[in-house]
Amino acid sequence: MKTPTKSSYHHGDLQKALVNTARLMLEKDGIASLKLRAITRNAGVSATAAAPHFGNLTGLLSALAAQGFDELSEAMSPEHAREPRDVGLAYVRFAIANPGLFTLMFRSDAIDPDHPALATASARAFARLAALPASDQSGISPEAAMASLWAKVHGLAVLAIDGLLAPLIRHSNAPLTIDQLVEEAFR
Amino acid sequence: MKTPTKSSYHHGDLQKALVNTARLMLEKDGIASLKLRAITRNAGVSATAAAPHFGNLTGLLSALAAQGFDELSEAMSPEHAREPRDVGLAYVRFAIANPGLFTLMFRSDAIDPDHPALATASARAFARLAALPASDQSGISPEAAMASLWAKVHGLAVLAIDGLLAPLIRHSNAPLTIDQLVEEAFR
DNA sequence: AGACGTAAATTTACACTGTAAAAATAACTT
DNA sequence: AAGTTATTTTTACAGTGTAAATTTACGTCT
Repeated sequence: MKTPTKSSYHHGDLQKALVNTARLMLEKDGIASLKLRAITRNAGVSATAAAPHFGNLTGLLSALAAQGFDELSEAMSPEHAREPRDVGLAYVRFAIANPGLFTLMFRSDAIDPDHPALATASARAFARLAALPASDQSGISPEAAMASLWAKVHGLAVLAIDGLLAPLIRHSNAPLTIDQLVEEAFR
Repeated sequence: MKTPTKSSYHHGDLQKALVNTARLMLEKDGIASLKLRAITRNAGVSATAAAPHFGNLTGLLSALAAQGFDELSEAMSPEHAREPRDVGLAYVRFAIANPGLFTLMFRSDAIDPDHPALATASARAFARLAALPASDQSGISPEAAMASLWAKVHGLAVLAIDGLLAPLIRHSNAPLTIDQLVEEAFR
């Protein structure tokens, strides 16, 4: 048995070390820089050192994406986000604060949605969204209201990351922020 | 000078042939299958035959993305989409009908946003969105109204492509379609 | 304590990838 | 018809992911 608090691998805790270096590379140089050889090189280990832990590159990136969903769930948790509005704000703010990671979390050709840790982590995050009380203004179903909210918030996140919202905000006569756009979705 | 209507290359019209095969591969096997060597192989030419036309793989994919934006503009044009609602429907329907292409159009690490053809094509499509009359229900600025609409429609498109909307629609008691979700955004 | 079994990491090897440079081919122009 | 240019191929090289065999170090057990 290995002590859970302390490291017990040859390297220290290569599992976490690889995910951490991958994350640093991700936010620094973008998703395209996430090559397995580059990650292991930056972590100071051989090219195939990740295989016993993650299988292949997809496994490593899935673990990183799972960590992203965990942090997103945390940011959207009832402690940090009381009102529905706060959940939306947390969603978009997380995306803008971690553009590379957020993008990776939805890049289904780079990760494996069936990866155990990722599947449970994403399910938990989505469940938090589904728990949003449907502000049934019109006579639409709760599912429709929830899908609409999610779509709007997700769209704002994605467009903001791609830099496509900035020109609109800039050319607006009235002062405009992304937070305002999010709040508007919850009215 | 080469005649514009007829082909005048060695191969026929390699430029278009390469984009066409790339598009077929894209919708058949996904973005991950868009390797330069595989594309040229499927087109029946040597591995480096694309270089004189597109420079590198990014150039080829940018040309393909530009074609996508052209078709999207066409689908959203005043002839095909009269009311604002129709523009949103055209947007989402195009995305769902061409999931690979639509995804590529917004994958900024695989294409070059400054690529001439792509830049003009995307600008034209976005201009069509910007021309949407702001249905100023509340006292929000036209830019805010436009950004909100775009975000919601784009979010629906992206989530639908990723298969994340299907479970919601399935578990809805009241019958629910993506079209309905789009229409709801325009009210 | 010392030997064993096992997990972790490295070395080696191979089939791919993108693309630069040089050579060859076909087309157009004059 | 000859020469110039544009298009395509051949060749070459650095880099990628990962499977297989080997080495290394750890934990365990008598």
